[in-house]
Amino acid sequence: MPLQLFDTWTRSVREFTPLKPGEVGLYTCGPTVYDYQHIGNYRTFLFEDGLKRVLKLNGYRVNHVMNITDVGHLVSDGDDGEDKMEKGSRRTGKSAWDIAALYTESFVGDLKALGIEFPTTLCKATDNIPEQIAFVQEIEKKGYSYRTSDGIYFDTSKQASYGYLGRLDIAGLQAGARVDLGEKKNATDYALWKFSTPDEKRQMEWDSPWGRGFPGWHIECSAMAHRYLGEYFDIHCGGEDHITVHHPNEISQTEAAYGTRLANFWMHGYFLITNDAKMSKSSGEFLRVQLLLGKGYDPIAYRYLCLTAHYRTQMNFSWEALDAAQTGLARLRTAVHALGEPTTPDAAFVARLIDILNEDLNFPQALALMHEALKSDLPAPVKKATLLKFDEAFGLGLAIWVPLVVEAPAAVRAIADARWAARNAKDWAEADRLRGELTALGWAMKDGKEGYALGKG
RNA sequence: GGCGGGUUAGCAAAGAGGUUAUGCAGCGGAUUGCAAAUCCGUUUAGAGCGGUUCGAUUCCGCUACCCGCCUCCA
Repeated sequence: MPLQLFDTWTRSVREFTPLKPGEVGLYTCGPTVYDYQHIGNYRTFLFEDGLKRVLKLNGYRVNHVMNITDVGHLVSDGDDGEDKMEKGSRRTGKSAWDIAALYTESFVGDLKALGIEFPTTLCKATDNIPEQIAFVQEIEKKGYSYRTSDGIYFDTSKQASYGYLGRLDIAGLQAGARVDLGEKKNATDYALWKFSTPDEKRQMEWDSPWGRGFPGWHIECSAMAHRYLGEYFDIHCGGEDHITVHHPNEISQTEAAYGTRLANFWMHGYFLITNDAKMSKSSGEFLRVQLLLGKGYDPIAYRYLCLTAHYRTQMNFSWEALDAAQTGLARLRTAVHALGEPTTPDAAFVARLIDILNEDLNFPQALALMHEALKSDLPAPVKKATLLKFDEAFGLGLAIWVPLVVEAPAAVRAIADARWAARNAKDWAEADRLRGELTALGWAMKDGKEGYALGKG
């Protein structure tokens, strides 16, 4: 079955055909690096990674561009309020530039920990200021912008199709607007360029044809997508929250400047929910990858958990669910490792896998198929090769996983030896007592036929 | 208030108008001195009411509850 993907633009699953044969241009909205990312953010990045892997399984080369938003993302409603980077700077006492570097590094580390493949191009908004200025100039030339006292704005009333992606009810929005319009002409108008205020010295600001200032949030994506992928490319991804504002604005900018809707497919990952509320940095628990590590979880277990839910449904996070994922992953790893050397994958299973994944990335069902393959009576070398082939889509790192061997300290080994001797002498009371000692020290002793094995926990 | 999505067993979560989802947990068994690990087997479902149908958890309608977006957001 050919690859079918859900396109938010048409609100339907439709067949994917690349614009250029054999190659896919993919743009995914990256993080705003004013703080750490939480695991909800990573659910979207994991979805995008899964998409990439399925595209590759279908034989496409993927040219993947992801941005790092390190300027221009404002904290508050409308186009007022502080730049998140500047706010982060005040919070931590570090410069905006240092903060961007710090959280970018943390982000890259998390990607690695979660087994997320690196984008072909990871680009920063601050490295593309001239491109953004040029893009705004193009919009200005086409007559879609206007100037207020605090910046250059996009006039959305000049585009009949504005907001189509989000199926926005413009009249309703105007009527029920909660935001004070200020000098904006329409509630949906948004900033292309913001002026620095004379009374406040910004750390991040640039000269432009309109005066000193910084780019609006939406223009960076349009400008960088244009620079690296051209005027019209295959797939643009982001979180479900972008359906109504950020992505319609990206589209409106590109439509004004170049007459395209930027991408052929628009795909969105859905939120991770905790305690019946969405996860956010401003409220509730702030679950970082580091926190999972600190609690003894393997980040790949979180990846596994995300695979059990379809990307287009919201997923409930709980520690119980993560426990289940961690256990399931551990058993899968052990079982696959025990299969020995791989030969050639089973063609029928692989074909079924691709059929399932090609139906809008049905990873939960693909995971069920993996368990079916694991329980099948395929010869071990074929089974191993099949499961490793499956893992090209799952990204659980099964090919490189090996059991963790922990060398026990001499004192622990001494107790274990004593217990082994007592056991062989059928002195069960002493053997059980010594096992209790080992347990207290955090070691588990497993009896085998030839000897024992020691493990942590 | 406007728009959109959801409600599946203890937890998480899929497909399918009639035939086992799956994982984890639980239970029973094998194995073990007893365990652990492993293996085999297995119990719990589809918010409520009504409709269509030979047959609905699956399609349609209503009700209830939950969530998201409309405001920074993955």
